[in-house]
Amino acid sequence: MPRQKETIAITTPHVAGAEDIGEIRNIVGFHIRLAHGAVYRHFTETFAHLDLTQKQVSALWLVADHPDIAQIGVAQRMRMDRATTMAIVNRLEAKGYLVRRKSRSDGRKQALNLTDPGRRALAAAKRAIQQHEQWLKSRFTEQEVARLIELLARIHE
Amino acid sequence: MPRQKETIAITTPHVAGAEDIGEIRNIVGFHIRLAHGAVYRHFTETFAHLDLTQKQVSALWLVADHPDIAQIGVAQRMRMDRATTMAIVNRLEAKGYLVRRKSRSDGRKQALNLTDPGRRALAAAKRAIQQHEQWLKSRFTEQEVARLIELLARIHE
DNA sequence: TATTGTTATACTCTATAACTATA
DNA sequence: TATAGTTATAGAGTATAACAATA
Repeated sequence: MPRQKETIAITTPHVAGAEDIGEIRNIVGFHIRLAHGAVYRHFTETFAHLDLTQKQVSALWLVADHPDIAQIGVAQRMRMDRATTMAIVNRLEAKGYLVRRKSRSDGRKQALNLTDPGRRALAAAKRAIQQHEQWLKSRFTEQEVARLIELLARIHE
Repeated sequence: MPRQKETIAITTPHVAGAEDIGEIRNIVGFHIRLAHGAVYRHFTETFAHLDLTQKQVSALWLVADHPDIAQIGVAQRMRMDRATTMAIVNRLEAKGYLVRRKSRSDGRKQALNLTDPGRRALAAAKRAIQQHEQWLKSRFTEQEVARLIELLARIHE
């Protein structure tokens, strides 16, 4: 795990091993990981016939909703860094689903836009997502769905 | 202005619902991915001083709670396949945190157990998780935490 | 035959660092 | 100086396929 940068002092105010934080089932993060994994797997199955990943669909969708968006704009909305965004946009460009061109207003930026194949791919993806969301939402009432989204948004916003 | 985000008419599999599924912000899966990403990043920061990932900590914890557990047992509890589990157990074994030995009851299985360094690493990890969970829970009441866990569990169970 | 572990392989995501061009 | 894009590099997770040993 190549990371760095953390300034939290690890001087624990209590004796090491003196307490137990309980079972792993009570850890919120554990459930988020499991839920994400379940969603990821079902998404992958639903999208087996299409050649798109979750991230690629999200990026495609964002470009469709925001013509001429820059990569940095996609990155911010998807909470990714520039390099990760680059890799995803590269794959979408290689598939012929979007095009880059220099922004006229800011020479540093690339304006992203969908191609016609990209629009068709997104339309197909949205139909698959509809199925996928139905599988996901089938275990909740509408109120519960709204509640879940609201709670999750508090984590990532 | 080349396009709008709503005018894509496609042959939909059903009759009445031939409409756009709306904005990406209304997709539950999108919020789960974003929330998971935020949790993942904070976890990674909190664990920068330790040499452990989310998955590695979960596996370590499960082995601690279930001595002599087989890899397939870890796989099932973490919803992973055998090959993925193998990779994670390999990394933990390489760190010297757990040992494999043949199961006496079933020769096909490997019995997994923590080493003393593994137990110390898990104790340190649990302290870090306590910090991490506090960051995560800080935006919720206790009731909301319980509600969130209950909703998430319905997805992965 | 089925299960468990194992190895090999490949792709995606994530992140950091360093570089270029532009603001 | 700061921002946006780019390239290179690396580690981790995910998945499939094939194989050996065991049940």
